[in-house]
Amino acid sequence: MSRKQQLHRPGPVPGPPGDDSGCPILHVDMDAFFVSVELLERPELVGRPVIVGGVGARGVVSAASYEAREYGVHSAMPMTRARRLCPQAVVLPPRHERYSAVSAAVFEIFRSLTPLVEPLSLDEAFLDVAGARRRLGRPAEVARMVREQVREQQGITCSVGVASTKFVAKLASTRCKPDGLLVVPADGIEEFLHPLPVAALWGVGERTEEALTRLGLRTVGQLAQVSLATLQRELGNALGNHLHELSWGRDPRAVVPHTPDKSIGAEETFDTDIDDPEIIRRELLRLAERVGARLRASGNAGRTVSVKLRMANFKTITRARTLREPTDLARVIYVTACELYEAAGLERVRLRLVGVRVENLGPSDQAPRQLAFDEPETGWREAERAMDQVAHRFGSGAVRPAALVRRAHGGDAGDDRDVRE
DNA sequence: TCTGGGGTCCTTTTTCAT
DNA sequence: TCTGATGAAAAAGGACCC
Repeated sequence: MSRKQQLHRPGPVPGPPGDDSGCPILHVDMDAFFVSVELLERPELVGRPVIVGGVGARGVVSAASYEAREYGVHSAMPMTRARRLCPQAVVLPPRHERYSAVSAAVFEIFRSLTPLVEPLSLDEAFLDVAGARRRLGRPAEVARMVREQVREQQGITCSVGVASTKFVAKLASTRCKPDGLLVVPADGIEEFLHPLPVAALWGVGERTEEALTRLGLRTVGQLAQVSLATLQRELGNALGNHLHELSWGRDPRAVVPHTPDKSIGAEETFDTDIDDPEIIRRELLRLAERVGARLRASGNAGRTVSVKLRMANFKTITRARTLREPTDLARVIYVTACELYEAAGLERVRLRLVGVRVENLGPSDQAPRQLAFDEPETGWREAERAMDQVAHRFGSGAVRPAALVRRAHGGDAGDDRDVRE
């Protein structure tokens, strides 16, 4: 799934599984996850180049089968380029609900083996199996069970890295893809790590790799020999320290099952650039509705509303405002977003993307709610809760603000029922 | 060649209170 | 009241991850 897997994929690493004592951390990574799920329902496509990704004018690749990767296709690549590289590929639009369902089932398997499961995404997780020793066996044995159960119960393959730290476990799963299992013994970390390219390190993307190349550093081993002070001077304190630690295999982070959300947002790229402020505002309303509904569904409210505006030339600005009290109301988010958009002075500028995000989240039942004397806010909270109920019973889209309903002469029949406002 | 959408974290700059 | 220092919080931008 990740771009990085393209960087160094040597195929399955043969040989003995290695000594797993002191290696309680598993990193499990589904192989070409979205594609694998699609193939469950379309077995006739097995063995062919398949790409899951946006089919719109500006789509990108979300996942590519290993057959498609042979042609150089990888995730995050613009779809236009992917099609040029591999014209015979079958391209499927993403169906996130399907992937979420399979993901949930896979995570059930994980949690049946250990309560210490930390999701990284739909298709990846860390498992701490130190406590499962007596019940299930050694880490490598648990890893074997994970792979077997995922294959038998869900019909897809995954790769598992086993190591003493999260970071090394993750690298290990990447190195044994697809359908592999790799143990990196605690005393074999440096031997494993140091020959790898610096881009293999977590936190080294395109920019940092360039910076490291300028310093003449191409492998993790070379980076490890550079003093901490030098790295910090060149890369900044946090990143310098982070890479220095990783290059020696040091990564003290524990596996934590639940980390609270810090922000919730939604954004959309237009098929063609838009400079009509009316259309922009309508889009801000749609995004605010989505964010508000997700906030309420998750029981969160946030104090800071931000908008993101990407211009035709890809230059992107963000503008944020912190409110007096947290909100989970689309109405408040929308009004704030519009004010930020107008204050940015970008009306009449061609935009390719707009986004809305709410940050500084906390549980909404602990959010102070000022019952102001003057504010006629009364009604919006109840109205939006009512919308949540309807959406829950009849599906999202059953109710929506009038501004989002297409006018009868241009719209689909049946699109304009149950309108609020 | 033309770059999605969901996020997190870090750094730098700006603003505001003391 | 003005000025400056200082420090925290907020805002903005950007790199990175899947």
